Amino acid sequence: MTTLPVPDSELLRLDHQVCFQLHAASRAFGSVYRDALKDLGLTYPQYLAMLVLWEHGPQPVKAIGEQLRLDSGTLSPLLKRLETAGLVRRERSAEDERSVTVHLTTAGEDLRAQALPVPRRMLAATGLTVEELRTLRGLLGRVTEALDEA
Amino acid sequence: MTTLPVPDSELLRLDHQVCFQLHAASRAFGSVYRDALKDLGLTYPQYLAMLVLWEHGPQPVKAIGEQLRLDSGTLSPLLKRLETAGLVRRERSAEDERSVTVHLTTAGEDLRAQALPVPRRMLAATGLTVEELRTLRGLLGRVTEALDEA
DNA sequence: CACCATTAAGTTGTGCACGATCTAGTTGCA
DNA sequence: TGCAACTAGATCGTGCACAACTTAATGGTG
Repeated sequence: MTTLPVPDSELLRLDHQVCFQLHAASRAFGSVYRDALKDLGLTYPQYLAMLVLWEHGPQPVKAIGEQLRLDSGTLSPLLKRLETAGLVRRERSAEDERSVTVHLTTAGEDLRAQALPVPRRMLAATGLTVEELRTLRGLLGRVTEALDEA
Repeated sequence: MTTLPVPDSELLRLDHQVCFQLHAASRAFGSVYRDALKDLGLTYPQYLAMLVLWEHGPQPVKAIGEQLRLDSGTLSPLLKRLETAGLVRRERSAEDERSVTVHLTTAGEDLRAQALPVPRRMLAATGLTVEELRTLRGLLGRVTEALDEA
């Protein structure tokens, strides 16, 4: 396997483009999600939190944060808004008084039905094949892992 | 070419993972950039704006916004902070009084030297080969384009 | 020429992300 | 047992992103 020499200038530009493309793609997703979730009254990060609860049931703030890679500084106000919206209930854990367990309310559980068509809509909006999505997911996972080292 | 049937459940999960991985990767990049740009006193979006100015010289807010896909609601305060930091100067255009041209100050131009090593450092932090970066960039570009349609 | 639609930039309000700090509860161990 | 280290969550401050709106300048058309 031969490695063609890649000039510095191209490396540097390529780097900018990748970081920037990532930034841009993330915001583009946000924009389409905003539209898809408008009727549900959820933002994209709120939707992510609901997904975690729909999939894995009641759990402490800490566990949600680990799955979404978010800290309490972001999650506390977000969950508070979900609670105000009547989708979620927060309870101090009996075993460990430091911990707060987040439960879905009936309204929160019911919202799942409305959310079901969203993923397919988003999938279609990307315009990628399943194979390409797999590749993309793999590369993104590796990048995130590598960046988390630093 | 045969197409293996892909169950709905996998499609939906795959979709979540891609959107979420994108979100996570974007934040991971932000975190590493935060560290790399700390000494320059720039945030990542401010760095992007400076890159545009370093590369293409003085230009109106509108032009910067088109390159970064940002509107005046985001750029106005950002540029104001760059101006407060003494890196940038804003001048009403003489030909069109609606337009504001953004110039680099001497300090802003001088900062470029300090910023030069940043891209290589970021490139290394991704842990990807040049070939993979090209693939990633291509997929992200297509996704963004497709999402912008919707 | 006058008027109105358009455009550039700025402003405001909401929400996310994150570092830093605080409080209260828990655990370890000397 | 008592105290220090740690942990979960909340709070605060800063900055980004974006929708909605405002202001001022421009340009086209009747």
